[in-house]
Amino acid sequence: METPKTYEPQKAEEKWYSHWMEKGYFHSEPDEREAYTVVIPPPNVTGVLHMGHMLNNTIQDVLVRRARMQGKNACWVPGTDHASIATEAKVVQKLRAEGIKKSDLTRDEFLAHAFEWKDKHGGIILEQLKKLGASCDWDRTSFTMDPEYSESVIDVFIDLYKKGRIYRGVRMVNWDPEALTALSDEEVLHKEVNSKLFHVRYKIADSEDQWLTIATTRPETILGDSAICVNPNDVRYANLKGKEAIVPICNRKIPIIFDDYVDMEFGTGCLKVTPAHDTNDYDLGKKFNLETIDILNDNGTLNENGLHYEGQDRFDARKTIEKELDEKGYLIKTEDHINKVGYSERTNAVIEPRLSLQWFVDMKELSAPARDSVMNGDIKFHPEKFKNTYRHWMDNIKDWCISRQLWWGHQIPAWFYGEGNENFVVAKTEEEAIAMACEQAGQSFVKGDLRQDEDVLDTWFSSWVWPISVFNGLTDPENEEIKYYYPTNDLVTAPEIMFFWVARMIIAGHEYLGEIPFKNVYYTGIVRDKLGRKMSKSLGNSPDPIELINKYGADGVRVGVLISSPAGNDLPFDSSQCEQGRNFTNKIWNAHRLVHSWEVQEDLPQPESSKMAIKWFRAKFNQELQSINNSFDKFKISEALMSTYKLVWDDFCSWYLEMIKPGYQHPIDKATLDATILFFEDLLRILQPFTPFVAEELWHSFRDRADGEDIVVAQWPVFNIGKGGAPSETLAQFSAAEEIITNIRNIRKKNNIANKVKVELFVKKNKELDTSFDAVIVKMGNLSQLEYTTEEVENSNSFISDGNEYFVPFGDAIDVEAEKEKMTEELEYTKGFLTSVQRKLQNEKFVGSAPEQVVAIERKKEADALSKIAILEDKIASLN
RNA sequence: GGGGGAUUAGCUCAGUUGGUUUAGAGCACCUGCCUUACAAGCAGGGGGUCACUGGUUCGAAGCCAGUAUUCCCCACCA
Repeated sequence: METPKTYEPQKAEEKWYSHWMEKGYFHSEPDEREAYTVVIPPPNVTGVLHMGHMLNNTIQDVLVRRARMQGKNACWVPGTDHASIATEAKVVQKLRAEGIKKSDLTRDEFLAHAFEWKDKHGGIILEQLKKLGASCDWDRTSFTMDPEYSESVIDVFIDLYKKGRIYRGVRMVNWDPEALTALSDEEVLHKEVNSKLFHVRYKIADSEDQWLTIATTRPETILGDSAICVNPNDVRYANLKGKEAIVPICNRKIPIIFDDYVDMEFGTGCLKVTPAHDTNDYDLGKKFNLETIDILNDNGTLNENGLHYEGQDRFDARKTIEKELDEKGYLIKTEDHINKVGYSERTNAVIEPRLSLQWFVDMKELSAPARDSVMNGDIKFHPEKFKNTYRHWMDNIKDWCISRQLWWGHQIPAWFYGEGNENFVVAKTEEEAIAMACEQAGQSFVKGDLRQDEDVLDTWFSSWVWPISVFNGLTDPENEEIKYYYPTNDLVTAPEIMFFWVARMIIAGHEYLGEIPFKNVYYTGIVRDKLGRKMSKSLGNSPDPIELINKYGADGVRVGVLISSPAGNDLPFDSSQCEQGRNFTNKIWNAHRLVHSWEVQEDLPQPESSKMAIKWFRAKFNQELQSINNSFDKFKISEALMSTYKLVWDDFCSWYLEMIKPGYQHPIDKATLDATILFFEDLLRILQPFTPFVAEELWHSFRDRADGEDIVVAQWPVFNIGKGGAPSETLAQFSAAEEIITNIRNIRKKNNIANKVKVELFVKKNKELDTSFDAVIVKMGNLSQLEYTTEEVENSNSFISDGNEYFVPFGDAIDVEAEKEKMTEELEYTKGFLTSVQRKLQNEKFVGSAPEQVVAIERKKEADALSKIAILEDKIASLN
């Protein structure tokens, strides 16, 4: 059967992925080998694969597959995150579409719907990862709400509470009026928006007609004002000391206070203070003991303090109150103003600073070891620049608001008793809670008397123990797995979640295992489209990864996303990169087609050119292997890929295979074919992490493999120069030959000499030269002969290489003028070059202070240039 | 407002502690080829004052200072 001309990925991908699964190659159990562990950044359970996942998981897979080949016990733990806000929002939306309101359901009913949703949509993303070739240990798939995982999250809460690290307090929090929950600072995105600055005048109490004017962006909060504040140094307002102002519309009297928090330059220099609706105002309120008047309901509508605006949405109220202020003569003017407004990362609702009772983690002391372990290099960041960002955050760390007013998640294990929410105990179960409450309150409670806190924990409060809890390191701390797999090796994630997740995992690692959770953190960039825009669903500029895989093959897409994405840099993605990847897999495929087309003839002697080609490629392969290993060690994955790409395409296909290729329908000798297959197999090994499917497919094409002899578990090549002399010498000799061949090809092209027409080459030896690759030059240059002479050859195209002159005679008269021009150009260049070299050498300070070796190099450059100039001048003269 | 990066070919990036030709790669581009592995290919080629201005040095893409442009992070400016 004829081998197809192009590689067809679909069949190979299905065949080999299921084969790998059947053989259990991705499954890991602790053993005597060195462990190599990666935990996946768990995607949202209801998520679908996007290009960001694609990049992130391809990198992880490359690392894991290479480690597996290096003989390590590779374990890549997959799983999903319950993603409380995002998932709950989706479930609420789905129910709403069915006409069910969340408020009509009990908590248990809602959770039943949520789990149903999770069972239906959860894990789609994991199936998609298999299409990519991800070599995860699927038997270990975890979910942050698995029973044992949940238990560990609750244990951590209880433990931190007992240690006094968790407290409950009234704070200004970021309130999401759409999701009806508090958010952590990290979940709020600040955007610049065009808004208006309203200048509103307040009458001074007990005055005839004395007014002061404040500037505000939120006139609706006037109803919650409890003071006017001015800077004590502001002479304009010095006369207001001890006075009061009257709030428009509600006509309340409020004090005028003085604090240097107020910027005299901004607006009118008068600040209205609304402690319930602004963080700074809240602080001022505490300082001056002001009344706190909350005018908003939790859904962003005004409450009874909003008087006749009660029930209106805050943004509607802003417009209507503007009208009323204007009609009543309070509004002096409005001006355009740009300010920053916080938006919910999840719902995109405008965040409302709101006072509420929440749970917090005291981060100061907890985070100290985590700061140090990154700064001292125990944990390495790639690229290193992110250390700065990390340090800055850790130095200014604030307490972490961990309660969320949601149902989907881990319910806070606090149990209230008695009236109100003042008295509570923290316990794992209701039984324990009852016992504790009885003791604490000195009265007896029975089942049902206690009310568990309604709130759930922030999602990140569960994911910060991910590297521990996937191995049950908290619920069963002495188990064999946690001891074997932890600390994990490499974490691959996005810089956006450095604080949400990376920093907190490090904190939890120190707190609970006394150890770092991973040794390296590789930060990927953002995937952008051609125009530099972030890929997003709303812009519709993100290609569907699965469609890309169908079109270009998984290997092609893997190469496409890796080819230009150094750590920490954004990836400007275009599907043409996948095309490049696909072309690459096709190139490999066709190389295999060529090798398989050759018939062996046992008694055929090995040509000299093949012998030299093998010697060269062995040296080349080892040189590149070193450089690839080096790139991997530095986490320069795209560099490792590029070296591999060039080694395969340029060195192996374009040079090596052409050098050993027998004539059409001619047989090949056995020694050459055997060596070639070994080379091919070595190339497949280094390709395996990048293009696992085509590598496996071809791995089996060269010989019958015993059960278990698959490339996924083959050995990574070891640096081994073998026989054949010093590699650097061979490489240098080859590049000299390469230069000569390129020159010959150039002459062919300029003179329109067809490739199949043989030409002669004469060499005028001006100095010693190595002839070991002459057979290769003859073959690659398609020469009828290569001869050494002492004379110039008339009527030739000529070139100079390493001080020796080369002539390719050409029957018809050559274009003398063109030759002359070419040589004159070269002469000018060489002279310029010589001048720059001589300038250095004539400088006594250079000769005196530069290292000897550097000076010697310059001297050689000078000598070479001089001899070349002599030759060129000679040639030009002879042409005249 | 504070902090951290970045700036090298049309695009994306390398360039190890300053010294191997007058700076490299991939893609793109130009020219010529359907040469029986591959046109998803082959061969050849063009293209850069290393953002700018000074400084240090025998020597600077690299070190220092300033300027410009740009990205990111943090922060409560109404």
